[in-house]
Amino acid sequence: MGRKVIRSESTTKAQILDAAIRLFGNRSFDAVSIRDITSEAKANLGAVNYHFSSKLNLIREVLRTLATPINEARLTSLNAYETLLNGGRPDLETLIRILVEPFVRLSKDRSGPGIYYPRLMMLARALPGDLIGSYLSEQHDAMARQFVKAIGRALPNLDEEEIFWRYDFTIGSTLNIVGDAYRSYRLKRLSAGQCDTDDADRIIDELVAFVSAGMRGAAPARRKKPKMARATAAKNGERRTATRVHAKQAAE
Amino acid sequence: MGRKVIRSESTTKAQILDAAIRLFGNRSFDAVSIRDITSEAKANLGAVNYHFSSKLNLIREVLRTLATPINEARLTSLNAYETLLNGGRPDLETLIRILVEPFVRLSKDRSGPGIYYPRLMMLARALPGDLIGSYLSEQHDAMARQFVKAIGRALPNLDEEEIFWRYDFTIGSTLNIVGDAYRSYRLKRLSAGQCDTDDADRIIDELVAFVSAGMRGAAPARRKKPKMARATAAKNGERRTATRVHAKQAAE
DNA sequence: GACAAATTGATACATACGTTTGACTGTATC
DNA sequence: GATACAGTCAAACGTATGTATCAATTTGTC
Repeated sequence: MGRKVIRSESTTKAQILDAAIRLFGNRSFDAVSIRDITSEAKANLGAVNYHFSSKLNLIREVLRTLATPINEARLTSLNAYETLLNGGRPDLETLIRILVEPFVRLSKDRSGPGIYYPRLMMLARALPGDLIGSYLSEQHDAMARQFVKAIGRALPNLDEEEIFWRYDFTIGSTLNIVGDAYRSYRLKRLSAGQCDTDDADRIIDELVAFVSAGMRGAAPARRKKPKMARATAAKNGERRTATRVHAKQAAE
Repeated sequence: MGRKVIRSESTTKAQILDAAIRLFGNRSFDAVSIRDITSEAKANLGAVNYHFSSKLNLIREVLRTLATPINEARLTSLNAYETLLNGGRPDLETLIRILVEPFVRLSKDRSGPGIYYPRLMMLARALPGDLIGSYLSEQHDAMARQFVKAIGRALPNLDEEEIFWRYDFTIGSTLNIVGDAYRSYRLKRLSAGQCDTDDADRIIDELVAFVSAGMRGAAPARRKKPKMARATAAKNGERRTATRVHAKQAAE
């Protein structure tokens, strides 16, 4: 390793990643073959395995490529806001906006690869096995916990568990609305065109209004838990040898 | 067709459907082969194509089998509540509970096939192409519109568009939390065990509190839409010949 | 019990897949 | 200009897939 190798970071690798994002985002992981990708990227069939070692690894790289900037944007904004506050109580609407805006905006920007992120995210969530990888989970969890803490400071009357529930609801709402447009237009159809699901600003405003109000709602009365006997758990003895995306749930 | 054929509705067909629900729910559509299904169902390989004509059709049948009772339960409850009201203004919390409860409860009932529904639903949403089929979309849309109408009666100050947005957020929150548990336990991990995502009653209570409060929130201020020029739309010339689940987006 | 239809069963087919291999090419380093 | 090596390329391997075929068997009807 005499000197740092430049060699333009092997443009083939970048082209493959680009093509993979585009194709995976338009179809799904299983529906896109390595041949599709290398053909779209004008690369050789072997290139994927050479640069990424396997398809599963390519998928992880794709997810990482898209998820990291969003989470970083969220954290950067949150940190900036908190230093600005200088210990004061944060404004809930502002927090929600910071949480929600990067995702929505990136996913509506047709000039970048962000449009593909919602579907990939939904796929990664829907498919079994640890597709995302622990690194991304930890990255997201750290970000999430910081937001939960901040929201807790904005709503001192809610205990932390409550906020965790509502954080999850927030992510669910966001993912659902953002994954809707650009192809399916479920909500637009349902509402007979009333809801313009392409308008990023509108989506953000609606999300902020709904989620903030939801967060401020009174916590539900807690019931006693009857805590019934645990049902016999696992009864799934399924194996998979194929090289499908899902095969690896090993120890779950 | 001289007389009605009984023949116990060909138990093989039912066994295949059962096995398919279980296997698809534990893995995903592409990761489960017809051979996996017929083997699990103790049926012959040809049986799937005989009874369901194709794998894609089997998938649609699976989704229909699980979705229909939930939507019907929702509508039955809603109708019962509305006749009970006899024209009076409905209670928002009650409406949300009616909307949310059947799904949550079914998906937590380990004795039935409902546990598999969330993942299948998420998969069907994440995958491209009209996987669900127009019949199911229409069934769901009719149900949704009736709820939107009812919620509009409970919140006369919100216009319908607003309610449509928030209905979508509600579904997103529900789907996200219900698809979480039974395997991944994302929220339980994130909250360090604070949130018990197996407790159906708790989930329902949290959802009702959050969503009701969100629904009651003030509508966001509407901005002027700059309405910029439409970006050149389609640039996707991708074909698929394989028999993967997704292949058919024909005219999009 | 005979007939026809419905269902099951074993096998074959064609193909698409992820990955591997090994030769080849360009380029940086000395 | 020789050496080393990162990258590219074409071809092949082994396997898993959905579906089709057609004979065997079961079932319902008369």
